[in-house]
Amino acid sequence: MPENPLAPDDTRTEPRRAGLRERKRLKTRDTIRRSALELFQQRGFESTTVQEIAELAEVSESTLFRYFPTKEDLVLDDDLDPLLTAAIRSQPSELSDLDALRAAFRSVFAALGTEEELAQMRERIVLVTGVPSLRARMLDQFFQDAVLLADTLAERRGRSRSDFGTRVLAGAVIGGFFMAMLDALDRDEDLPSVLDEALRGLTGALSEQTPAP
Amino acid sequence: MPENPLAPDDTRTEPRRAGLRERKRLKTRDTIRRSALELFQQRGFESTTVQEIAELAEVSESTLFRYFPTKEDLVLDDDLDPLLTAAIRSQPSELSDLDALRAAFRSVFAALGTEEELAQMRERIVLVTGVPSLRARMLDQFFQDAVLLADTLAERRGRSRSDFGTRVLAGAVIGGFFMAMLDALDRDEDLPSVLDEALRGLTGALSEQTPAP
Amino acid sequence: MPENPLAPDDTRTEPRRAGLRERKRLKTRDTIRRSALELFQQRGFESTTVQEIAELAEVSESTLFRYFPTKEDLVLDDDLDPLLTAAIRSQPSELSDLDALRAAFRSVFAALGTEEELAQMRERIVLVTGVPSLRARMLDQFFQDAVLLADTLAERRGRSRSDFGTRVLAGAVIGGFFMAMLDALDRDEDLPSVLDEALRGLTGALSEQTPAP
Amino acid sequence: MPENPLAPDDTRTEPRRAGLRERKRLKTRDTIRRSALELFQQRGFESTTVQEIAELAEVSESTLFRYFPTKEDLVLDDDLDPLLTAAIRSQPSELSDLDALRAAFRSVFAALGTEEELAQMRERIVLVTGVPSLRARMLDQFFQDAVLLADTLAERRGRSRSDFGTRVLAGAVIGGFFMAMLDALDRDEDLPSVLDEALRGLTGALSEQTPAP
DNA sequence: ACAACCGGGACCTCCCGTTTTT
DNA sequence: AAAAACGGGAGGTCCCGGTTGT
Repeated sequence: MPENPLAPDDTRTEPRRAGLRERKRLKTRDTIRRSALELFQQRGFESTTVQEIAELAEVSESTLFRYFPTKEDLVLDDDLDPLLTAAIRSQPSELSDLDALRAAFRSVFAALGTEEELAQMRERIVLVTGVPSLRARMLDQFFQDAVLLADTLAERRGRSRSDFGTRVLAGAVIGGFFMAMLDALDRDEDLPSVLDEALRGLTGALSEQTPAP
Repeated sequence: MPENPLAPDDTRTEPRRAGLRERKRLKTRDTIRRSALELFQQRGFESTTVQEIAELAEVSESTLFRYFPTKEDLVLDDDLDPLLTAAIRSQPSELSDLDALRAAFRSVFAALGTEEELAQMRERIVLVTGVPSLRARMLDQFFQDAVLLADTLAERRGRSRSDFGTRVLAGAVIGGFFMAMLDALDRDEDLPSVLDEALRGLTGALSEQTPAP
Repeated sequence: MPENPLAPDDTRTEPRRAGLRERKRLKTRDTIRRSALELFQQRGFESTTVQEIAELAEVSESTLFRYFPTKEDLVLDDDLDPLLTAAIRSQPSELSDLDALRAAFRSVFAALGTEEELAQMRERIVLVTGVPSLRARMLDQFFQDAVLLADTLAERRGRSRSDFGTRVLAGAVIGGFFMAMLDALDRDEDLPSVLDEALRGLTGALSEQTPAP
Repeated sequence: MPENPLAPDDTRTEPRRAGLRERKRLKTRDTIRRSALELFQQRGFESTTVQEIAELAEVSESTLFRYFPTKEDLVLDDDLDPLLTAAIRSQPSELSDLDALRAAFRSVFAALGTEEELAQMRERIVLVTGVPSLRARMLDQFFQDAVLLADTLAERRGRSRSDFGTRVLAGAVIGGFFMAMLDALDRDEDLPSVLDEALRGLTGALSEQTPAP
């Protein structure tokens, strides 16, 4: 199966020396998403129509749907996966899985950098946790990612790809992570640090559970 | 807005000794949900219309609408919640949260008893985990339940209702649980024991992560 | 409007000794059509997109569009037409229309020759008759051809080009032919002989209908 | 499977003493189809939008689609099948298949009666023969009907249901019929008589083909 | 009261012609 | 000149709330 360079979400893959075409695509994609989030924030998810989004972004509805096949994807399609797996892989192998994950998350968040990116992400989380259909789809996406996460973790330690324990762990981390997110939005704290606290909290809670045999 | 005696989540409350009217209501409700799940399984969530569900269940759309105000509600099924919280509460307080959860799950499954109930549950799980959109909804439901779970756990130990660490733990358990379920359905083992193995696996995986301080 | 040298029905004309360019064109054209039919078979005509076809055939949409200006054109395949008309023309003029047709069909099938060509044709027929929307298009094509057939028949006998009776006859033959094909594909017989039987069957059935004057 | 009295094309079945509801439905259906045909005639099939049809008929687009699931159905959904099979069955059994068919067609056309119905039918035929997608679908429908026709014919004579010869004959009649229709629209003659001529022509052409052995 | 029916509007898909980039 | 991206616009599906008929 040859790579199809036209697939719209192909941007996940590595950067590829940006031709003009490619740069334009990325820009369009970004403009659309930005417009969407802006309107969602103002009017809410359900009460915003894709038409309005297209208008604000100054593209046709067709184009919008080419980039984001469903309205939900406007919120859900992030490009974090490759960053995260890369970050995991680059952790020193002495770290336990849990610690490696925590370090990886931290480095990814640090790399996100700009205020604006962080704000956007926060906005997205607010949306996702608030809108049932989004929440549902995001969870599903999370758990698909969990398999990826688990595989990356296992590979890092030279374990089998489908290692049961590792998968369960990955699921647990994602699950704890998600609960933390829900909880954290009420308090008005800095998002990355809340998430980091979540993972630390998880580690703590668990070590309490399991006295050495 | 006057009280609506037909409000669908009305069944959450305790059993109330069933009058004939009540039993009929429950039966209709069950028929509808069963029909919905059947169709969802065959065609997927989005591609099933409420009309088709109404037809299969042999009620009018209006009636269906009265029982389940939105299509989403058709997949929600929290009959297990009260049993589980009760089971948690009745665990001896020496047990750690994780162990208490595990014990609680075990007792609930044991109580489910009849072969037929187990088979039906297994059926539903297969169904739900197999269909992406259903899976997503169910996950969502799980995590809503997680808050309840966490509160029950916290309360049991005299901790604050919204205890952060406990919520994270509950989320993690649910998350690990779910991953294990996904993984386990392929193998053809007895459901309760698989789920128990999931929790034990979680405990094990985690203790390995956290070298004694 | 300038002549377009790539016009797709350009292949209707006689073979023209194939230059390399020409052969490549024909091959591309064939690949595209083959891909289209394959997808139509799997998903139906309407539910297959030209994009998917282009992908499977590994050409761009533009290229596809240049070979087949509309999606409909992808199902048309009149390679047989010139052969058939020639065969009709070469029948001795003593033969009745029906017998001439039958003889012509027979000779065309004989000329098709190779096992492989026959198998391929059978394959395509099975395919096309099995999928309703494809079947419909092919039928339509058949009847467009019927006019050509009728004209050739009429011409052979020195009758007027648009002779009513001959057209009706041609239509009837195609119709009977087609029904027989449908019926016959279930049984697993040799295609040419089944088709011949179809025509003979038609003759037989009809002669029974019409008591001698 | 219980009859569903709501199915929109249920009107094929027997009249049922018309409640107000039922009468309204039929009237709406008719208004819609009439509007559609009117616009198709003026502007052509492809260049008329369903929206315009809905507007002219003074119903919402939703309603239109409830009655006619696709645009094509606005032209194709006729209610002739039951009439025709009934007419065939009521022919005296001495008649040959071909003659019985001819008589049946004649009686059905006669029953259609009103000028307006005939004009409408003529309009529909013009459309169907002119628009490729319609032509294709109608042909397919025809040949599906051919099986029905053949069975009715066979049954009338006490022959086996799936009699090969009869099927071929039915296909041939439909085919000849269709060609005649195509041909007849150019000349400006009375439709029923042209069609009758078609069948007579077919009979004639065939008897010429098949000298008594 | 209860089912059938209708309207409005959103989402989404697809085709095909045009423009832009390589 | 080939490929990619875009725009326009129609078709079609569905949900949900309000109205009408039985």
